[in-house]
Amino acid sequence: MSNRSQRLIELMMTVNRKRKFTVKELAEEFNVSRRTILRDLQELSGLGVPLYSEVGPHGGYQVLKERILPPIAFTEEEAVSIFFASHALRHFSSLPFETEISAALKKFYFYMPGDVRDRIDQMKNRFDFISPTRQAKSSYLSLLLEAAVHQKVVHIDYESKSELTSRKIQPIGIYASVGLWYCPSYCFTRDDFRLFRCDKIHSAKLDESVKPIDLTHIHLGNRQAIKEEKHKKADFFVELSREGVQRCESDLSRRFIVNVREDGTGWIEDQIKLSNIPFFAKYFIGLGEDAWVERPPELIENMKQRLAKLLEKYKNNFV
Amino acid sequence: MSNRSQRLIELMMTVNRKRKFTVKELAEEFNVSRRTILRDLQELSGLGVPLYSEVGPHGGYQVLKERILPPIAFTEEEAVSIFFASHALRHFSSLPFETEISAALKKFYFYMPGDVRDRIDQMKNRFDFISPTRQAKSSYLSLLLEAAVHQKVVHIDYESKSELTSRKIQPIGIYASVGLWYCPSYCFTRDDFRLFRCDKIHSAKLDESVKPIDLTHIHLGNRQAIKEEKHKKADFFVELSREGVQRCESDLSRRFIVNVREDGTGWIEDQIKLSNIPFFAKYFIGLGEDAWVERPPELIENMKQRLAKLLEKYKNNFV
DNA sequence: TTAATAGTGACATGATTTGTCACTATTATA
DNA sequence: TATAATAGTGACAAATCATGTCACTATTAA
Repeated sequence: MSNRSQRLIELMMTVNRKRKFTVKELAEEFNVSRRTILRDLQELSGLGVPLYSEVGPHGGYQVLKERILPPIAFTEEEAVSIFFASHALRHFSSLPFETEISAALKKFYFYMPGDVRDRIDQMKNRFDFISPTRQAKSSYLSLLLEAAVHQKVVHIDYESKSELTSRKIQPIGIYASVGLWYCPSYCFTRDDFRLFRCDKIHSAKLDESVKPIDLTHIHLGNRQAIKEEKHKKADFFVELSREGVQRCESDLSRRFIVNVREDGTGWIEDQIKLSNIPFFAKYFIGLGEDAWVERPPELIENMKQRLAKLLEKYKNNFV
Repeated sequence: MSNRSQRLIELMMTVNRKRKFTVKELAEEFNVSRRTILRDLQELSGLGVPLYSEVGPHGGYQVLKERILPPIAFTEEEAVSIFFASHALRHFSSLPFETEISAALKKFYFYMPGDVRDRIDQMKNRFDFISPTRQAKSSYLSLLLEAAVHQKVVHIDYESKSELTSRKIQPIGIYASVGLWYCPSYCFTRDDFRLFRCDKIHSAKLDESVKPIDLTHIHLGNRQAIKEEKHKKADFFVELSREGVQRCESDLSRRFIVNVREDGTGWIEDQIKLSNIPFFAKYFIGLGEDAWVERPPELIENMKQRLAKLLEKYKNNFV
């Protein structure tokens, strides 16, 4: 390959990687003159790379969104395979990426010689993924996926048991199973993980007002384990004032034995499911200073978060 | 784009299309000298196009299998989409094309800038197609698909109701549904269309000895319609000798009324399902000259085919 | 033997790419 | 307001690359 084509391809990869750069910088990196880089960038621009430049100090070039990759040569078999894999997905209704995939497939098709096109047309009718008849339109898949990837909170209207509720959720991911799309998420309304059916989501938009929680380490691959984790039990100990003992005896006597001392104070020592932490956190916060949770640390952490959140809210309201 | 790169790409498409060509031919087509084309072909070869040449009259160039397409530039979004669509299919066990897809995805990944790779790595765990747990290894998918596309007969060992039978089938196509692969085919053992589960196929190889039937117009999209077609009824009329009447009265009295004339000969006039044609064809062939089928034409056609086949077989055995 | 084919090397010519230089224009900031 | 950092242009010479021509060699089918 000629010196120039080679350089253009490398240049393309470099600008895609840097996103922001100056002509001088590239000239040094590629050991050519500024003039040459300028000419090359003009060429790339002509090839469709979305370049934008600003003069002045701190100016320079930028690649806008919609970058394009350097041209890639696929073998016939690779192209056919990709074509098929993607084509076979067409029955999965409302796939995200739908338009991009179809644009890409058109490119492949365009560069294929006639006989390969024929082969593909033949195979189209002989290879398929049948998805179940139970199939509902799921909008917002892209939005949910985007929110999952970038850790954002989404405000949705959700139809459950035929009533419409409004919730704020932070998606973990989306997946398709027997014809339906699901979105496991953290639900801020229930303060816990919940599984949503995407076709029951009647509206969705990003909600910047709620602060997202850190779900970077939770994804489709490990959320089951984490869920099971939550059914694990943890050692639980709470110290109670006299008032606390009375409240707990009336509210929690069906769950725990409340131990009482001679002076009327007391304690509870038992195990709780991790999944019940949100409930206990709210409850013991409600008891205020009449309860002092000593373990498990997960419960203490949860309470601290709630308290901080509450505090923040009051600050904003009363200042 | 320079004159040369342009020509190289067009040359690539041209050789892929022609498969076989001479240098002189291309030189004329592209209006350049033989020498230039020779140089260009060397370049293409260097780029990975699998060229092969032979000298002498009737010699020339050929492109071997594993052709490569001219390089295609995808946008970032297209690449990511394709990547995902294909990636999400990984749970569909024993997909045909598996190796090719993974090779292609590696190419995409290679040309992606780092931040897009990160994005993909993030999304990998947040987007999926879950396939049902019921999932069995299906080998031979590629072979069956190949047979379907090229109208070939396959000899399989098939496990049905826990017994192993040996069959010759001509696949119509393959499809995946709730975790299993199916292969609707024409079965030469049953002389009818049957649906096979690919995971129950214990061995499969192309069988050149059986002459394939013409299934070019039957594919996944219309085979149901054709099957329903077969449940349609057709007017049926058979003329019977005295011997024929007796045989039919003992064999078919539960299905039809056998009309008898004074001289002992008779006839049956009724309707039959098209799907029963193979059965009746065999039966009336067994009656030899004691039966004369007058309609439906589908039955007559089927009998003619069987007779021709039988005849052919005897010819080969006794000559 | 002949004609058709691929392939090579050398060289002149023409085309393209590159570098240099001298400019203009814009803008942030000291 | 001056200065420095940036993009961008035009002209031209020098360097590199692409092409055609020609004279070859080598192989093979008919």
